[in-house]
Amino acid sequence: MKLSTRSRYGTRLMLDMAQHYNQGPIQLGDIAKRQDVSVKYLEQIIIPLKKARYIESVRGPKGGHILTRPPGEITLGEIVALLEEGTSLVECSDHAGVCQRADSCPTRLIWKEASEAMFERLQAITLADLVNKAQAMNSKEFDHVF
Amino acid sequence: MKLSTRSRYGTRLMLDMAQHYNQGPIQLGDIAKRQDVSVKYLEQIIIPLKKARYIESVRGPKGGHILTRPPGEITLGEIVALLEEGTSLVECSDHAGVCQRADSCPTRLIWKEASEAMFERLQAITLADLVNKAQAMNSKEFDHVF
DNA sequence: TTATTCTATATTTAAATAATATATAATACA
DNA sequence: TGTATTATATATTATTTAAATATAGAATAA
Repeated sequence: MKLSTRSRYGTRLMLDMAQHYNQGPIQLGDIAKRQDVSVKYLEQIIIPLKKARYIESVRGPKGGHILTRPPGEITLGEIVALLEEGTSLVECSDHAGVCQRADSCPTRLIWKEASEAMFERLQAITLADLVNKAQAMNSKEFDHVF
Repeated sequence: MKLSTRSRYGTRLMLDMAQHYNQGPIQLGDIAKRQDVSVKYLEQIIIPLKKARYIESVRGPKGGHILTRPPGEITLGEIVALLEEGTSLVECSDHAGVCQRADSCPTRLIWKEASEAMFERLQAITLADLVNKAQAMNSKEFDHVF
């Protein structure tokens, strides 16, 4: 029931881009440095985000990636659902066919409820919220040091 | 972010035992047949449930397993937390040490919130609720056929 | 004493994750 | 026009975890 690194890194990728929104194309090399993840891995993770049109890209020198929507209009629920390829905790939530018991199985309903509870919470948080949170955490750290 | 079969089967094991509560020791062989899971696998899955004292067992012929508490006093949240070895979606929720960024990482807080939302929901459901739900689903099916 | 059931540990298999490597395509800029 | 730079596409490898089975042993009812 752990989140994949794909989701974790992908979310940080999106957060990083939100933190540099409206600063032109952001390069994976820079994100990789800031987030301490290999460029190669980010190249893979960004694919679904591009396919889903969260990101558009420019090749060549000075190229990079750009968010197609403002951070306030992208929720973590969307991002995680995309990177985890759905919101279900079990196969049978989406595809009853995989299990003969599906029709009479009460646990199936529970797993669905549980994941709904989780994603409702994630839907309520935007990238802009995260950017603000990150700022708050950093200034707090700053205060603490001096 | 999928639930392990360990959790799924373990939950069904507990549900099965709840459905036969107060009927003496229940044998894994019978549960295995009803739930269509190998005895060998159930033997493994039941270990943490015994360790956590949800179940007590009797060896030998006519032996089996017994719930130590009534189904109405056991929540799905407890069971899943036990079988998944915790409630966190990411390592760093519990052990900040695994990541240097932990102190300044806003996503870390989000993953914690998300899993809390999920487990709050699961805490609200008892095995007794599931037993009732199963009965309702079966009688509904029955109605449908005739 | 024997069949039955649980217990303990080890092993195997399979699948999914995580990460890297190689080759190609587009483009800014000199 | 050429070159360095960055994205794209595909393939491959490595690692880990999950899932399942196998073997041997201990307790106990009959």
